[in-house]
Amino acid sequence: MGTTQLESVPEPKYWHLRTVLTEALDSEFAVGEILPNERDLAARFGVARATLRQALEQLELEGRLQRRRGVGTTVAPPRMGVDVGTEQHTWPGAGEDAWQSADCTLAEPPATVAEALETDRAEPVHIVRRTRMTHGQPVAAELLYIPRSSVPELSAIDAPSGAARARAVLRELQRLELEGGESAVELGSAGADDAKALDRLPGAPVLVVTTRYHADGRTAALSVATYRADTCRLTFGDSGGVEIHQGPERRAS
Amino acid sequence: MGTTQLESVPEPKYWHLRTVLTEALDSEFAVGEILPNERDLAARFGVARATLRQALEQLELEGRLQRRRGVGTTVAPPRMGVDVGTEQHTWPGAGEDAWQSADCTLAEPPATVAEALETDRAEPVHIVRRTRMTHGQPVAAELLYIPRSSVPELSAIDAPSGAARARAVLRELQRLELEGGESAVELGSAGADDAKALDRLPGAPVLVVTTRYHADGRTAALSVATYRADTCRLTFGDSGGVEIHQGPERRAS
DNA sequence: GAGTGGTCTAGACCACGGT
DNA sequence: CCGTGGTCTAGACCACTCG
Repeated sequence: MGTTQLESVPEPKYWHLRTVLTEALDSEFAVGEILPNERDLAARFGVARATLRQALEQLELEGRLQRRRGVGTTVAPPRMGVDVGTEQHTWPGAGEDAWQSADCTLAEPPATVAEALETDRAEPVHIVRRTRMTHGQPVAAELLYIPRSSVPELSAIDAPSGAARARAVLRELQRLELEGGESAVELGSAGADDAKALDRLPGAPVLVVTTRYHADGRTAALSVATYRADTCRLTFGDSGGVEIHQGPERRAS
Repeated sequence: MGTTQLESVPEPKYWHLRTVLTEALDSEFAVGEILPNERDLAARFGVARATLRQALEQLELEGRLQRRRGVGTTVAPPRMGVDVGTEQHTWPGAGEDAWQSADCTLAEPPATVAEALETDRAEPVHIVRRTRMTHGQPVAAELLYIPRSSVPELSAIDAPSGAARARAVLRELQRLELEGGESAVELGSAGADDAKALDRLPGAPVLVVTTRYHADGRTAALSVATYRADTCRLTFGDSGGVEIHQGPERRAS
């Protein structure tokens, strides 16, 4: 097919830039390498910085670039596959993939959560906040909503709140032998709290995974986990996921 | 409003705007209602249009708004749950949720696809292009890669290409009684082709679902489906999905 | 043709990371 | 301190939809 001719319907500059940069990334840059700064790049391509930034935003959204204020723009490694489909991933693991419990409070859930939990909306629930680490990097921030009826054995005196309390609640929950239930994935943007936990700026794109856990036919807990969309590929099913959608393109001569 | 005070750590204007607009959407607007145009809104909030647009982009990413050139900005309905986890969704259904086969070609797959299919990369495969419609709207554009060895019975003369050929290939494939395999979800941006099929502009955010199908222990097909991230919530597991993550209620106009 | 959102420019200043 | 990316401005023009 034809290339390099004038277009009856010219594509936007930032889109063309994205294409050019994508090819450059595939062929001329190594993972971790830092790109020239935005002002130089813009000058080199003969566009305003805002236009250049529009192209960079695209590439960051696609997980090809990583930008950090005060540092620079670097070539991102391929997204890591993060298991989300099985129950094994739910509990504190070890080594390269684990949850770190951060906090636990007892409060009224948002209306939408109460509805999914099938509880009175005024009834307080345990809310566990934890972070999922993979290869030393935070990949997800989760809020676990647990009705008090799900963990009746919990001794209230153990720890009033904080990480110790969170671990106590999770220990009780784990005894229920939850069945992983339905889950859903949608695009969202990180709120201030999540952004801090994920080491991103507010508004950063995230994949929100909501999962309902069952035990004894009841809804025992609800998880709302926000995964970094730039660095994560969520995998469901047995394997570590299908290796698609990244890396060098075909060269059309 | 508008008479708030200085902040020790001032949040960006566009982020504050996003918050204000979110609350306004929750309380003062009904689904489908059109907002004032961007120039008016910017003036009303005392910011430049670019800043206002940054806030609108956030809200569109979150599925709260829908913007169409030449028309205006409207309040988006809650995202629709789209089943992606079971095999049932794979075949042409009927009524409100169905695939429309569009085309079929025989060509060399991209290197990454060939790898996942465990075929020689120079070996041509069937490539079926189809679109998933839900409630009359396009929600996904899919490329199905099928090695010729998976559908040996296909009579090459039936239809050389086009929609008829696509249906013939799918019919053969369906006879294999595929087992749904592993799948992965990641954020991407729509290419020119996908954008047209999804009725969006190039670069629109999409959720890319790659699924590997098995039959007789072999990889029989690979699907790369791009779902509109603004309108879709992908659901896995039995139910129609968990109803979370969308704000309060409506109001009559 | 009027009105909408989409693209683009050429500046400015700010917040942060490293020195 | 300097250099980086992040935010913001006030314009301009373009592409699209619709009456």
